Amino acid sequence: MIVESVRPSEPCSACDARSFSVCNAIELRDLDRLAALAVSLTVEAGRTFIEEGDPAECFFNVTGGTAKLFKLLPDGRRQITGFASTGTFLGLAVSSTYAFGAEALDAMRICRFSRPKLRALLDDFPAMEKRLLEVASNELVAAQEQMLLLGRKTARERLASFLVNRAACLSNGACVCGTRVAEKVTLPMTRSDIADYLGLTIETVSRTLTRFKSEHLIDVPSASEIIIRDYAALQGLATGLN
Amino acid sequence: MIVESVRPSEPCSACDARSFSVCNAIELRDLDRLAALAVSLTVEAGRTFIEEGDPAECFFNVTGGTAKLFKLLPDGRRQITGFASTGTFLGLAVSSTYAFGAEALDAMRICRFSRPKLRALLDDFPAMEKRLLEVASNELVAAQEQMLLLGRKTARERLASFLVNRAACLSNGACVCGTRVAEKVTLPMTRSDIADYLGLTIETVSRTLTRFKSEHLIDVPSASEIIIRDYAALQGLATGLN
DNA sequence: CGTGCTTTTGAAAATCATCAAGTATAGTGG
DNA sequence: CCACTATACTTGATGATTTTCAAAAGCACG
Repeated sequence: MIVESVRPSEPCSACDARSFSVCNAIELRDLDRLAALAVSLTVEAGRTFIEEGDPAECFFNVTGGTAKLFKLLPDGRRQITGFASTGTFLGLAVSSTYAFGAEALDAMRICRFSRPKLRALLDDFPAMEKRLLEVASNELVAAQEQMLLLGRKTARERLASFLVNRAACLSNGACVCGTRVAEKVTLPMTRSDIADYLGLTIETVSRTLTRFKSEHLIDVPSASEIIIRDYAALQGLATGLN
Repeated sequence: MIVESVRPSEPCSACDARSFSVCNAIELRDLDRLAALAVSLTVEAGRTFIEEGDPAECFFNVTGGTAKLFKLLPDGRRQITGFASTGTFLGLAVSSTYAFGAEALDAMRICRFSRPKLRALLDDFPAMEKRLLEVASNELVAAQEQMLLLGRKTARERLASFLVNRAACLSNGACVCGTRVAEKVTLPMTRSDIADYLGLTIETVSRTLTRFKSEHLIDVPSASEIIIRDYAALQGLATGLN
C-alpha cells in the first residue's frame, strides 16, 4: 500500500535526506516553497510506484529505503538499470511517459512532486536546476560504466564490480575514510535482482559468489550479507586486470 | 591532424548545426557572446580528440561529421557507449576527467569551449542550462535502453535494434514522415565499431547480417550500406516480440 | 512443523566467442 | 591502368562461458 500525506510528515528543513539530495540547492528560507509542493509517501516493499510507459506526471525524491529501476521486454526479460537510495531524484525525462519502472526493495519514504509545478519552481531556483544537471551528468557517467560492464565484462568481473561498488557506496554514506572501505556489504536486493542488474542469470550469480567464497575473496554469512576479504583482488577483477 | 581556428569559421548565427544543438537556446542577439568562446576545429577521420581519463578542460559541440564515444578496459576490450553526430554536446560530466574517449569516424567539425568559461556563460543563460538538462535526460533514457539491449537482448535482437534506430535516426534528420522511414541506412562505422557498440564480436555481427539478408529482412549492397526490406519484422525483433 | 520462497548445486544445451582461412575492397605506387 | 598491399569483411570449424532445465537445500513465516 502507498500511504499518502499531503504535507511532508516532517518539514523539509529537518529531512534526513536533504543533505544527500538536490533539495539542498534551495536555501533554508525558501524551503517552505518546496515543502508546499512535496507530497510525502510511504511505499511498502515490493510495491511498484512507477510503471514503465505510464504518463510521467510526477517527479520523485527518495527520502528513505531503496528502489530498483528497471525496463522490461514483452516476454518478461528484465534489465535493472539502477538502484535508487536515499537522496536519489527520479523521473528526469523529457518524454511524456516514464522510460522505466520503479519498485520498492524495502519500506520506502518518497517525496512526490507534480511535474509542471516543480518545473515552475525550477524557474525561480536556477541553483536547483544546476544541481539536477549535475545529478544527471553523474548518472550518465554511471550508465556508461554499466554499459562497459554489460557489454564487455565477464560474469566474474561483473560480480566483482558490483561488490566493489556496493562497498564504496556504503563508505560514501557513513565513513569517507580514504582507501579504507566497509568490509561488510549488505544487499537489500535478491539474487534475481542482482542477476537482472548485471545481465546474468541467478544461477550464474550464485555460482560466481560461491567461487569467490572458495577463493577466499569473500564470506557469505547470510544471503543478504557479504564480507569482503580481499578487496584488492576484487577491485583488480572489477577493472579487468584479471 | 586537428586544424584550429580561434573564431568559428562561420558565425554561430549561420551555423548549420545550431538548430540541432543546445546553442539554439541562446537568442540571436546574445549569440556573439557564445561565438566569442567557441573555437572551431576540424578533426580528421580516425583522430582521437577526447582521451578517457584526461583532465576535462573543455566542452565540445559537434557541428559536422560523427564520432564514436567509448570506454576501454586495460586489456583493450572496448565498449562504444554511443555515436555523436551533428548537434551533439559532449563533455557533460561533473568529474575533473573525461569518463570516455571520443574518436572521429569521418571528417568532423567541432566547436570547443573552455569549461570554466562556458560554465560562467551558463549562469547568464539559464535557458541553455535547461536545454542541457533536457539533453542529459534524453541521453539517460537512451543509455537505459542500451543497458536493456546489452544485458538482455540476443545478438539478432541487438542488430535489429541497431538497424531500426539508425533508420529512425536518419528520418529524424531529413524526412519526418510519420510511419514511413528511410529504407537505406548508411553506416559511417566499421563492423568492429558496431560489434563494440552492441557488445558482440565482428564475426557475430557479420553472420547475423548475413542471416538477415538470407531471410530477406535486409539487403547489403556494400558493407556500409544497408537496405531495410522488412522494417516491421526488424522492429518486432528489436522489441523482443519474437 | 509444514509451506512457499529464495538460494544453491548439478548436468546438459546453446549462444556466442575464438581461432583460422579465405574473399572483397580500397588505397598506393609502378 | 593495373598489379600489390593492407585492411575490412565474410565464412567455417571448434570451443567455452553462460544459460537452461532440474532438483535439492536453506530460510522465513504462519
